[in-house]
Amino acid sequence: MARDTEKRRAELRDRLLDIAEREVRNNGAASLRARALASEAGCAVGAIYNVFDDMTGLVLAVNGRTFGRLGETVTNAVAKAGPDPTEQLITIARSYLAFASTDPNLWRALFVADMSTDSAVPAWYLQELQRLFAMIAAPLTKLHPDAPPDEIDLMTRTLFSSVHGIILLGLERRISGVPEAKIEEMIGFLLRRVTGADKGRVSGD
Amino acid sequence: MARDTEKRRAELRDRLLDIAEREVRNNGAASLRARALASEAGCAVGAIYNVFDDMTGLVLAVNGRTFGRLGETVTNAVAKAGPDPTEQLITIARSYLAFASTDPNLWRALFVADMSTDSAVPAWYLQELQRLFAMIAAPLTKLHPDAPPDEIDLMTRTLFSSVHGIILLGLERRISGVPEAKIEEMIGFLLRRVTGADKGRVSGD
DNA sequence: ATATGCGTTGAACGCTGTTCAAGGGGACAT
DNA sequence: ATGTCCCCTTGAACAGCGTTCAACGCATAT
Repeated sequence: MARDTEKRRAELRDRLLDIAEREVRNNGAASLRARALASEAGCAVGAIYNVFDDMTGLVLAVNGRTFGRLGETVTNAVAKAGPDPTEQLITIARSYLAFASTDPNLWRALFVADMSTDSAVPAWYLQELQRLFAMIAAPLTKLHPDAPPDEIDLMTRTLFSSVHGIILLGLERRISGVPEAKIEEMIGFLLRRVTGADKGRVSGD
Repeated sequence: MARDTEKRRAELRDRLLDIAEREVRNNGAASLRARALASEAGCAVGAIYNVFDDMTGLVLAVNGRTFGRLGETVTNAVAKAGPDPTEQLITIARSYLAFASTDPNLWRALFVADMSTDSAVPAWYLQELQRLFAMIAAPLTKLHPDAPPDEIDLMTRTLFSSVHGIILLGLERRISGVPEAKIEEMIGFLLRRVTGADKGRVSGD
């Protein structure tokens, strides 16, 4: 019987996750409703709380999936990239942009700061972030073989945050409404400048 | 009588704005409560809606004040800066960081995307943004006298978004919890690299 | 003094996430 | 086959939210 319940719960968990993911993808994390979710999943509202801590926990679970797919996307992209470190960085940034641009709502949900509660940041979250950072640090180390690790780390965070900011504000229609091609151009410009691959020109490639 | 009510309303508007601003500063825009606000301002909950469209409108009004102070802060900073364009850019970014770091909640409220409704972006918002962009574009034009205006514009947005991203994630404890000095270092590194003021070294100063 | 019009009010509405007493159903003992 | 028990699921109930609007009261005009 114990196993039976376990299975039922696992199935319900998956079903809820699927529905929640679809809702976040289509309408954003803010429009998740407990009642609508339960109704569509064919369970009671209370059942959600047998499987997730609360609605925030559910969004967190969605983020887990999203982060996983993001990691794979970027990993695949850099696997196909050439040997030039600068181009590798651009490839990483480009795949990051493509991911964010394809599913902006899922992507934004990764960064909604409802983790206000202390230490509510799950371990896997920081782990996935490290995975991303490591992929950025690798080409940077090739570019600067003599730089100490903490300087590589600082450059990594700087580049990630910069590209993240460009994408964040670029996708926000209120500020610029820049087309995706323009965002790619901005990223390419920034990265080539920072890595020193382009010392003089103003426009990129 | 008409003048009388007008004055009463203006006073109430100011009082509500003061209280709301304090609340946003201390606890973030998300924790603004209509009832608490009315109770503290000594008015009925409905009175808020005689003076503001809704709660979003109130936050928008707070943002108006905030954006004004931000503009002045940056303006003052660049007025005191030297003639070197790169250092001017760094000064702008530094004052932006100082502002965000002093009142992170007020600063973040500027960018909460509750302007989801179409064309809900007030004119003054875009205007203040243009004011910021113009201050960035000026030193950039000095650095690249021959660049066409739209390339200057693209660089402006790129730099603003990058610095914004660095500050955004830098102040977010969940991702790095980097001390403010480290954030300044990151910004300085990025700007010197992008402007070409620092071509080889890894660490800035 | 009475009537009129308008600004202000706060109880009520519809919505939210979350809880927990009550009911249902499978497993085991008799 | 029946009874007992226990745990899981349920959904009505709760506390709180932003927002509204019929009713109230006050200041002015008659």
